Amino acid sequence: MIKQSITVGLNNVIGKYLRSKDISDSLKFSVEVPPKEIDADFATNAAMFVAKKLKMNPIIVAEEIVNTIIKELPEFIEKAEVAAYGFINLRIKNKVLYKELCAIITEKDKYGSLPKNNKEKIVVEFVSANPTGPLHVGHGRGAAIGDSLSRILKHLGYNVTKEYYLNDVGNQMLILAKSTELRYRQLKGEQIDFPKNYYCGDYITDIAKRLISQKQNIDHIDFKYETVKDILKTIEVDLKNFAVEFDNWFSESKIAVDKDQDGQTDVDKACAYLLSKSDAYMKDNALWFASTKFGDDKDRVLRRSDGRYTYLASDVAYHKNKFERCFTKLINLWGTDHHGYVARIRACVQALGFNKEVLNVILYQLVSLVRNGQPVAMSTRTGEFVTLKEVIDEVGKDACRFFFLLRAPDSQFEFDLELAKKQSSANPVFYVQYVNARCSSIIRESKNRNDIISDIEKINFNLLSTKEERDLIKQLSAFCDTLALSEKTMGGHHFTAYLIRLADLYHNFYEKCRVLSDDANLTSARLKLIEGVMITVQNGLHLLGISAPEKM
RNA sequence: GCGCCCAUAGCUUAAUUGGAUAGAGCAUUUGACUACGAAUCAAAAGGUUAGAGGUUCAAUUCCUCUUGGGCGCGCCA
Repeated sequence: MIKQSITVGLNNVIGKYLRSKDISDSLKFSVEVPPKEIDADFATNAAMFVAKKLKMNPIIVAEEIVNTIIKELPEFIEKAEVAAYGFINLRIKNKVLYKELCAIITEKDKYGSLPKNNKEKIVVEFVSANPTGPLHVGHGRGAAIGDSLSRILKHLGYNVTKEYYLNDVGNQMLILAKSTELRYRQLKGEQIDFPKNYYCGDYITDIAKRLISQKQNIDHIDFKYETVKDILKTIEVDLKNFAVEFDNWFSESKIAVDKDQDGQTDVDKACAYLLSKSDAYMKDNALWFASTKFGDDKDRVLRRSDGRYTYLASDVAYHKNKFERCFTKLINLWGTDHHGYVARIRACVQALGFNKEVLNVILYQLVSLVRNGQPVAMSTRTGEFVTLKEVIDEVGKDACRFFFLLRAPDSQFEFDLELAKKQSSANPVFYVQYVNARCSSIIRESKNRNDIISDIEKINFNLLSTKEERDLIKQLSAFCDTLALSEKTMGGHHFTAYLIRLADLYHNFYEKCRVLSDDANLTSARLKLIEGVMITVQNGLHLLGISAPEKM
């Protein structure tokens, strides 16, 4: 919270300064952490912006502002000085840092969280893999990104619903059901020529085996129901083992199959609605969505001339349903192979009467797998793919999630399975978890002493004055900045970088500053710092869905 | 052909959304365990940020072009 407080303070100072020059606008300057070679806690580029506005030399402006800062913000600023190009470097008072550390210790897992904000009701839709087979690693990336983003937004006080959209309608489902049926017949001894475009993974045969052991008469088996049920169970278990749990599984059949008392599905009604406001029209015997009215490059078919709906029609109804459930912000996570779909869904949102900014689509690059340098083909149909479960079993849930969240969603990267296994012992996740383990160990050790002060009011925080200790507390406070950045950029990967940096500073502190010493006052103060570190590491790992073990 | 995304150290990548000398990890080399966990720390080496222009006090970041890669362009899902 320190950076936010300083930004607010500086805004006042700059505003006042500008008014003294007869300028009433506000400026968008930044406050940031300077490069590590520079001995300052924060830096601002405010003078450069002001100089531009006033057509003055930035150095001169900076000098004038510096004087005001020292005068106006005595409770925060220890030192302010002009640096190269007109940067202003700030050193904050230790008291500010100690206060922040106390806030962390007092608020614990609530640190950085904001009160429930009921103005924004957010639905995050992710994974949404078709129930035609187990999840593969690519789905895992979407799962990790979507889940962590949801956790972050929840921490920021939003009302968040995690939703899985289940495409359980359509041609693929028929092929899937038929695949199980053919395996079933094969197992019963029939000679079957299994079609190439059918699902031929082992899991289909497993389902068929189960059905054989349970049922007698083939005429009584609902192959689609049984197959989807089994596959969904598998998906749910895999996700749970990946620390991902959905608030809602939204079935497409609910809007595309289920009918109301007038015999209408939600898809029927959504299309009728678009038609009624002339955002849809008939042409060549088909129903078209006039998506070009909303920025799409061509209109799209909703209902084919043979009367069957397209996938898009379901999606229109689905998004209409989201709005009917009063969501005010929609976040959709799609693989980049769906990017062509963004324009039409954005059009759909607008046709339904909403601002296009309401829809946030996060595209992530699919994980391309390599094994020993050779690309691994990933096709659910041929059964030749690496499942999420396999990867979790190989490298572990924590390492796997950390790995997926290490990079920005739109970065495309190759994942060599052999390499991942080799690196697993040196995976950065252990580096971060080790912080918690080391801290726990010190806390355990400290229990053997009886001269430790536990009352936070009686701690002499002024003893925490080394560079390592200041840097560490500053990084703890940057937890809030990372939250803000994650919200702004809609990404969870900033927290992996944050935690690695925090671990870096902690291990550094550990080398330089012995915690348990003969000096009871210093020991007590440092134990409080350790407590703050543990809370923050645990909070951060929790946002990433990663465990924080006390022993490793 | 049209559109979207990407290109940073040998490899995988970051850069607080336009800031100061472009940061990490892996791999390589060197040093540190008779005090809280060596899954650690300290140090070396590694870069024309694909290339060329442009905008700016300031460009990895924004604009244009070129090259190389990924993906998408159906009355498929």
